[in-house]
Amino acid sequence: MSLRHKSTPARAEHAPLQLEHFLPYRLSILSNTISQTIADDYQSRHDLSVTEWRVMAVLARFEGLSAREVAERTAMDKVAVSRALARLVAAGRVDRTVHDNDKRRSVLKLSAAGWAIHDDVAPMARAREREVLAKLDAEERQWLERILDKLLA
Amino acid sequence: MSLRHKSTPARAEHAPLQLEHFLPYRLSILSNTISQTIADDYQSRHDLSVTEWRVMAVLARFEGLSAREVAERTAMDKVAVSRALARLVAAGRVDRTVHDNDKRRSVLKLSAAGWAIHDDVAPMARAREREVLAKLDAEERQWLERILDKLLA
DNA sequence: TGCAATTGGTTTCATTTGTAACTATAACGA
DNA sequence: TCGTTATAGTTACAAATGAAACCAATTGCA
Repeated sequence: MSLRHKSTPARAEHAPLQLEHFLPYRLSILSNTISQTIADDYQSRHDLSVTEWRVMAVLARFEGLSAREVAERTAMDKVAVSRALARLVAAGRVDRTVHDNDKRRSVLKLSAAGWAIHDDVAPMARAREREVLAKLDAEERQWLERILDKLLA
Repeated sequence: MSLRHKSTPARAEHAPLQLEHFLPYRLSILSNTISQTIADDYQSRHDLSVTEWRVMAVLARFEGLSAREVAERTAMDKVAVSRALARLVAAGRVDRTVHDNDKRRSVLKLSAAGWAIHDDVAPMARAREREVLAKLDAEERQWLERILDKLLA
């Protein structure tokens, strides 16, 4: 039997995972790194959380959504959306009215202040995305698109 | 000027992000979905959090690491590692001793109980990874590896 | 109608997480 | 050798998150 040293690579009989080659782990690191880099840009400038920004981003694209529809499109749960909206409305960044034909539903739109923030943050976010993609050549970028399409389908 | 309807796709002058084509967003969805699927497997069976599992996984590969080294290898911060270790040690899944030459450092190893859990969870995690990769053909898998290598470099 | 079931959304409470401060040991330099 | 600085790890407190209970409006249907 061999001597055991500090941080011995563990024994074959246990078949430990190699995190550095394990897809879920690598994706998690990559995703967190990128999201955090973008968040760093706007959190200090606008006192905006990631969930709030996501809500604003979908309201920028689809005006008049209800909270539930925002939740669908952001893949966030409705409690998180409700809380983000409470802060956004309180900060005057989102206007909330009641739906004409269904008083349970809210009708959500960015306010002028909300649009101003959006128009500041969206280009920064896009620039960060470009920075990431700049590490790849055109062929790799195409494959990445295709692969993500398949994995997310 | 055109009529405005419910959830109008917002105006060109604001150039809103299209989340469904925005890389950081798509990566986040993919990563969370995969990690959660794996976590569902072991959380109920072993009452194990994601952070605890990550700590166990690196200790399976590198026996005798210190808490700081675990933090490095898991890309978690030291507080998260400290808390995960507190639970793992309390549950008898990790053995913690003090380093001979530096009394600040801990020396961490999976216990027999820890190895038993590892040997149950690791194959499940690998199986889930295979399920994900099964959505891709061999060529796509090679590109994905290459792309992740570049983006994580 | 009228009443049960559903839906949109909020609140409450427990747990998790992040940040900063803290303790203890070790390393470094005058 | 003493005092300063750095490092390993934990603790304390605040903020974020998740699950379940909850309220109000709507729908479905006997």
